[in-house]
Amino acid sequence: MPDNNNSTNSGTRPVVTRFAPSPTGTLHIGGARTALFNWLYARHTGGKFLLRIEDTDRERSKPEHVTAILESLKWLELDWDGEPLFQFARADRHRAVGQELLAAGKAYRCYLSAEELAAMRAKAEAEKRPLIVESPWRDADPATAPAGVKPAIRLRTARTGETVVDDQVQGRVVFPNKDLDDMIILRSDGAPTYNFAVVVDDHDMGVTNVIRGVDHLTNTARQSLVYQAMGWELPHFAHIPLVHGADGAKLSKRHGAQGTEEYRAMGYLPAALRNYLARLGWSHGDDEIFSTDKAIEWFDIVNVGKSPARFDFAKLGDLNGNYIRAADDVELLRRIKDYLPHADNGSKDFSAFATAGWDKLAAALPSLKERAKTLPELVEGAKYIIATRPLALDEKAQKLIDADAKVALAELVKLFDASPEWAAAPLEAALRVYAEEKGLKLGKVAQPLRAALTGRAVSPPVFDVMAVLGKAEALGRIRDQIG
RNA sequence: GCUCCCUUCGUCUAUCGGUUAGGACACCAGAUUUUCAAUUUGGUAAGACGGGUUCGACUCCCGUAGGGAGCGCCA
Repeated sequence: MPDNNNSTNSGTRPVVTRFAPSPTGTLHIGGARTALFNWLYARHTGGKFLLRIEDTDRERSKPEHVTAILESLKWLELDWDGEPLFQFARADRHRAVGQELLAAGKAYRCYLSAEELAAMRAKAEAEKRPLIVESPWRDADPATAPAGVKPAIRLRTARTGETVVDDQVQGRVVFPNKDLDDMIILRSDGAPTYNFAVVVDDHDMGVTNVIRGVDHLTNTARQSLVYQAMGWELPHFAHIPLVHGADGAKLSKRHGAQGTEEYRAMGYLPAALRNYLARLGWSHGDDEIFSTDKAIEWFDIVNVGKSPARFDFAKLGDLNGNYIRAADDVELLRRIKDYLPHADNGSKDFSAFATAGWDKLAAALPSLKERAKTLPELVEGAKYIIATRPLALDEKAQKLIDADAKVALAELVKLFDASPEWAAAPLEAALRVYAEEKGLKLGKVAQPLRAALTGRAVSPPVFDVMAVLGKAEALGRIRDQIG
């Protein structure tokens, strides 16, 4: 039986998970899900969720990416424990462990040149087989080492037998040792390699549960060998399936949004995105919409599946709509203000709403949020607030205001003006009376009114619109159309 | 090419040998309605294929097909 029941960490150590992004780009949405799973598991078990920045690639690692990744995690409200650890800063420790392995005879100096390796790689490729480096230096006399050549340090691992990865998601995965060559742990310039640094760091950080994408599964086999060589206790491994695009291929640029910050700019709520991401590869019965507290309560590795999931914007949109509708108005307004600066042309809208008065937008929210799946849709629906007189009517709105409509609007202005109270209910009552007297269907009068008030044929309920706009502005807009 | 992994409605998933195979999104139709939504009622829709094992297989095993991941002195 695969070690699948061990999800709550049988040992006495409290759970420590970590998310270890490489700052060579922003936070990938798949990475966000990995972070979420680690976070959920840590919070579920009452353990710790640590952050490690894997910046050992000095060429591609950029401080602005570190900032962006942290910013995205904060936006997603995935709080980590303690300070983020920067891997590059620990190079001395990595070298020390490498030297320890060397001294113990568990690693050796390999003088294979880049050219020799390239030749081996080319040969392997030509023969259509994977590259397995059999270093001649594994058992060579150190005295024969070429002078002036800086060696790389390779781990001396068994050539026979097998290495088993007991994975909480993937089950028991067996790798024949003959397929695992002696991995380099320290480069010729002394810099640690990824697979080595990760193990040293995970061990030193006390990580008990490594939850990462399946693309790391073969790395885990190699990393296990480092744990073995050092005599360190292995963490529990859980390799979660990857997130694919709508076409089933790995999420890439052609699928559109990859970066978490793009989802922010598209107007998704962090809580909705978290809910959506949680359901990709993990489930709790038939539960679809649940609070983060519930996710924490329910989350467990045993309920993570093995097959990859396709990203579905329609479902994310539906979920987001649910969160918008359920959102508290004050909170929602805060979200809109937070979102606007991240959107295209958002700054312009931001100042326009500020000029019109945020209270107007706040007042419009109840009628607006019923009809928006995303923040930009909501903002679009609120555009009538920041429209300036005389309104520019779109084509459909223009058609609605014909000769008959103008007559009706003129009469309505008088009625509305006479309304004892400027609120949705009395205004609606006034219009209903008018329509009945004239024998007109409600839509016949309401639509031209909508066109005059918002410049469009589609909007929130007209009486809500009038209430939000206020008497002077609303009547002014109607008068503008009477001509 | 080699190694490993995956395969239930279009999509995300439930099922852990015995169900009319359930839910959600999407889609279609009806109701509601001042527009659009929302809401609500109902509907279409799935165990890749072929062999076993078993009284019984979506569930277990093998094979085939399709898909994915990995194969660096990158992470």
